[in-house]
Amino acid sequence: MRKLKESRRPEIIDAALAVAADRGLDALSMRAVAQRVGVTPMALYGYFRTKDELLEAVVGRLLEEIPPAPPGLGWREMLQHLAYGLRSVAGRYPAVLPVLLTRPAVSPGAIRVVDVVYRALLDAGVPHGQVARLERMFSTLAIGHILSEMSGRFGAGTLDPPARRAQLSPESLPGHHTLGAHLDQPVDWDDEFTANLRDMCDLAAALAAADTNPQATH
Amino acid sequence: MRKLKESRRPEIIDAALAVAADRGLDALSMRAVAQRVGVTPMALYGYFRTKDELLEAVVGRLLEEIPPAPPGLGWREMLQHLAYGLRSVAGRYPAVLPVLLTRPAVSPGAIRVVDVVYRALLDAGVPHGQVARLERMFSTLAIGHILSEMSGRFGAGTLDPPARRAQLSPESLPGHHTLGAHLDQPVDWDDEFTANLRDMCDLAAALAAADTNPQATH
DNA sequence: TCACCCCAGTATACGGTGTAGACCAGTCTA
DNA sequence: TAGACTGGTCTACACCGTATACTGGGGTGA
Repeated sequence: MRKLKESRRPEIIDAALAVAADRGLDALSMRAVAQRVGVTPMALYGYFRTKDELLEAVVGRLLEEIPPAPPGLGWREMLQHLAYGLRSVAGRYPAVLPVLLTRPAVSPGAIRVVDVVYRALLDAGVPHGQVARLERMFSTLAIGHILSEMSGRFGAGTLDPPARRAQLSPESLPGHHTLGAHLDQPVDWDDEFTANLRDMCDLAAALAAADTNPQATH
Repeated sequence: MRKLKESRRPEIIDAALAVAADRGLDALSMRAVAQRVGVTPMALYGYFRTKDELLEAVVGRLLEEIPPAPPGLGWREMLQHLAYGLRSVAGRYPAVLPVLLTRPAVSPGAIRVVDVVYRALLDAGVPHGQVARLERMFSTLAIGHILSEMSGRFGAGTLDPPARRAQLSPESLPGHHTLGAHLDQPVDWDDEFTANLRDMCDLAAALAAADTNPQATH
C-alpha cells in the first residue's frame, strides 16, 4: 500500500477525537479507534501509515476546531480569543497535546492560526523582525501551559507541597521559606492562564513601544 | 512491599538516563532499564512503585546536574545561568525532555532549582503573590522552548516555508504576506533563547515596578 | 546446631500495545 | 471471462507495565 486512501480519513479522525474525548489519554489506541469506526484495526493503516501520522492529522483537525475570531476585535482580544479557543479545544482532547508541542504546524488549519497571531502582533506594533519570535514564544507558552496543567506537572506529584518541602532543611530553601503560605494556596488555573496571557500581551506592547520610542529601552 | 528500598535507586536512575540517552525515550522501558542494571524487570519495583515514579526521579537527577550558580550573581544572571544550564543538560539527554514538561518537580533537586528561581524573582521585586505564577511561566517557557527546538517543532516540517505558504492563497494569509522575507531567514536558536530570556526578565522587572509604583500599571 | 524469618531478586503470566504479512471477497475494466 | 485493483480481515510478533507467587541465602534467637 504505497499510496494512502483518502475517503474515510475524516471519519477516522472523528473517531480518534471521540475516543480521546471520552475514554481518556491512554485509551487512544488503534484498536479503540478502529472499533469506533466499526472496522478492523489494520484497516486504519490504509489511511494512515502510523499512529503518529493519525495523531498529526488529529492535531490539524483540532486547530481547525478553534472558532474563527469575530471581526473587529483588537489585537489583545484576538490573541485572547485564540488562546482560550486552543485551551478549550485542548481540554476536550488532552491526549493529542504533546503532539502539538513537538511537531511543526504544517496543516492549513495550523498555518491559519499562526497567521492570526502574526496579524495581532503586527497590529500591536511589534517590529517585523521580532514577530516570528514572539509568535513562537506565545505559542510555546500557551501550549506548554495547557500541557503542564493537564498532564499534572503543575500538580503536587506524589507528595503534597508542605510534605515535599519538609524533605529539605528549611534554611536551604530560603525562597520557599520567604513565600511561605503563598505556596500552599490552591491555584485557579483559569486565572493563571489569563494572567499569563495578559503578561504576554504587555510584553508585546512593550516591544512595540521600545521600537517607536527607542530611548525608552532599558 | 509497602516500604521502598533505597540502596540501588541512584544506580537505577543512572541506568534509565543511559538508556534514554542512547536508545531514545521510546526505548526507556522497565525491561531495558533492568537489563542495564543487570537485574530482572520486577526487581525495579522494589525501588519504584511504578514507571512514573522512576521517571519523576529521573527528572530530579537531571535537574541536579545543572551546575549551581556561582555566588554574587544578580537576579537576571541567576535566571540566565539556570536557563542555560537547563538547556545544556537537556542537550545531553534530549529524550527525557518531554518528561520535564509533564511530571511535577518533586525531587529535592527539582525543588532546589525552583527555589533558585523564587529567590531571583524575589530579588527582582516581584510581589510575593505572583512569584509562584511567574516561576511556572518561566519554567514552562524555558522547557517548552528547548523541547520545541530539539524536537523540530520550530523546524519547517515536511515543507519549507515558501512552499508551505503556497498551499494557501496569499491573500488569506495577510500576516505571512506582510512579513514576507522575514519569515524565510534562518533563525539562530541561541539568540532566540537569549532574547526570550531577556524578555521574561523584563517582564519580571515590569511586574516589580508596577508593584512599587501602582499607578504606572496598564 | 537448628529453626525461623526476612529480604532481594526471580519466574511466570495477564491483558494490553503498534504493526507486518498473507489472504480474501467483491467490483471494475480490458 | 480473466485479470487487476480495492478495501478489509485474520493471524502473528515483539514488546509493554505490572500483579502474583515463589526461591535461595543470610541473620538471629533458642
